[in-house]
Amino acid sequence: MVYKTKITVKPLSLILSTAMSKISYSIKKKEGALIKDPVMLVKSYPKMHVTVDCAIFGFDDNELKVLLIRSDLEIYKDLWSLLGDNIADDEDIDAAAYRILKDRTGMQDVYLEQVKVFSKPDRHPGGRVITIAYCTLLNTRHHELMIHDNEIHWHSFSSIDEMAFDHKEILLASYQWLQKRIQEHPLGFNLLPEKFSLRELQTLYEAILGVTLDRRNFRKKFASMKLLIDTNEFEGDVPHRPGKLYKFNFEKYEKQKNRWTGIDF
Amino acid sequence: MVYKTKITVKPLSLILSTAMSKISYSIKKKEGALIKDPVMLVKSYPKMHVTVDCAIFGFDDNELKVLLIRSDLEIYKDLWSLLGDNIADDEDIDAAAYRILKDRTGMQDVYLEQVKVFSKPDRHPGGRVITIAYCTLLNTRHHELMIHDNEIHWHSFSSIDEMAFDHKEILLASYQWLQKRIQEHPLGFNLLPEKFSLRELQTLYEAILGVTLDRRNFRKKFASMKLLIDTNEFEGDVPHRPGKLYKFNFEKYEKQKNRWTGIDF
DNA sequence: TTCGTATCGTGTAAAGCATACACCTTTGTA
DNA sequence: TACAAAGGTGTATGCTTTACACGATACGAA
Repeated sequence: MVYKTKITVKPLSLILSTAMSKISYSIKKKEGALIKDPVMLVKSYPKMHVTVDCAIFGFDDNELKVLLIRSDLEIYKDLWSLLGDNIADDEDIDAAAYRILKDRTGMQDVYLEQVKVFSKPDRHPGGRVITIAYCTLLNTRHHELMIHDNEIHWHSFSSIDEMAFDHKEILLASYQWLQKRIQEHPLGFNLLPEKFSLRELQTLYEAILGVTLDRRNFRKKFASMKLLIDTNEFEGDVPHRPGKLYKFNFEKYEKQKNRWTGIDF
Repeated sequence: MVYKTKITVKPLSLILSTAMSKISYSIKKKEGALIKDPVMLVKSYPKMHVTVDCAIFGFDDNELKVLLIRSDLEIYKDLWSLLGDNIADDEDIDAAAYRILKDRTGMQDVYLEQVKVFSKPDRHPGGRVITIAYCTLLNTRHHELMIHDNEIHWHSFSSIDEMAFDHKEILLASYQWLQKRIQEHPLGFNLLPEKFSLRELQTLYEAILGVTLDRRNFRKKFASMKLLIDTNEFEGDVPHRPGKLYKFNFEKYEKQKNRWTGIDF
């Protein structure tokens, strides 16, 4: 079938730059003079609050899921939010995202990538806070949720309605990012158990891309990639003929990913 | 020829999350209690310096160019850096990027998109500063450089060696981002004059993608898109047979970009 | 004026890839 | 034992991509 991700690109838009004068380099006095003390320079810069928010996707029960917690702000009472936190003074932002994941799910070796910065001045009711959105994919079975005081839960992605802050917008951007990335790289395997049937794999792609795919062509495509290892084991617990279980050949993919050109459904 | 962008994806890597305890929400006292004052909560968060850096690409003389200024820090004497600035307290970050562009090049209606956040704690010698990288594309002929006290210059991309801060890394990330985006969307037209020959267009794609393309197939591909308007004018000032000049049909593209599936070289 | 050089402009055949499509097999359950 | 549910497989068709060459046009130099 004809299908490709449709990514909306920012138009060549007339975003009005707020009328304001230059605010930086005020420490610099003379034309052409070099600044000797970078620390003084940086101290003259304004500071702002920065957080990380993670859209944590899982796949279970043939559905795309997202891990959310209840907001602990009274004005967002009964609304859900992404998992987020501040960034420590000497912490790389990727490291902050990994830390959040580890604290909340116990998982360490996880797919994680930056999506986008969200910076509307009024996005947080407590003042100006910019946030860096991350997308992560994990197998819902392979971790233990760390239940803190906020209820942490897997939510069916399609059932999510209103959210706290601008987190609905962040979640949608992360989902579009995921739709695109899963066709560029074989990320889906991060959402599945180590051994999976081809039906599970296809259901995953169908759920994320929102399409239905022809079973024979889907199998042909993955067969031609030669990145699946046949385990010679079979599914159990299914009320029908069990399918074969496969593993993804991560090592082989790592070796040849320079030549990788994407999966095109 | 067989060619597709090769994007390096972040490996499922073992980035060690810095061992540290949770730092936020320290204002929250009781289990399950809701926070009434978001302003107090946000005030308890740490703050950091945030800047924007723009990788401004142009195309001239059959070459990809980048707009750079001399660093005004003594420790980076004689090194070049991207155009950047702080973000004002109530300024959206996209708006800050547009402002920088307008201040330095006088251009307002320009292609601009976020690339990535760079956040290594030691990336700035003056202290912890995170920066949000933007990529912009503009026609080198259509703007007036605002010469401030730093020399601002177009540099041939391929000739750039060392740069101030981590700007080389940012520039490379922006270039890879550009290589990928130019195959997903017809961005190249932002780098060309309004009217251009097919050879100029092909040279642009070849320069950005770093490949050579078959001329007949290239023309066939663009002809089949039906997004070029034949102006019935011809190049002048060329020491050979002049080619026809075309315009890009932006309106038609806007209408059908939902169905756009990319250009594949 | 002529020749050399650089680019313009064009078409086709072959290979490869994506698509559409159906039947028998295997397992579990009633 | 028969039914329900999914497993597993191949082929023909059309579309897309690729590889490839030659005459025409304009300019500049001799």
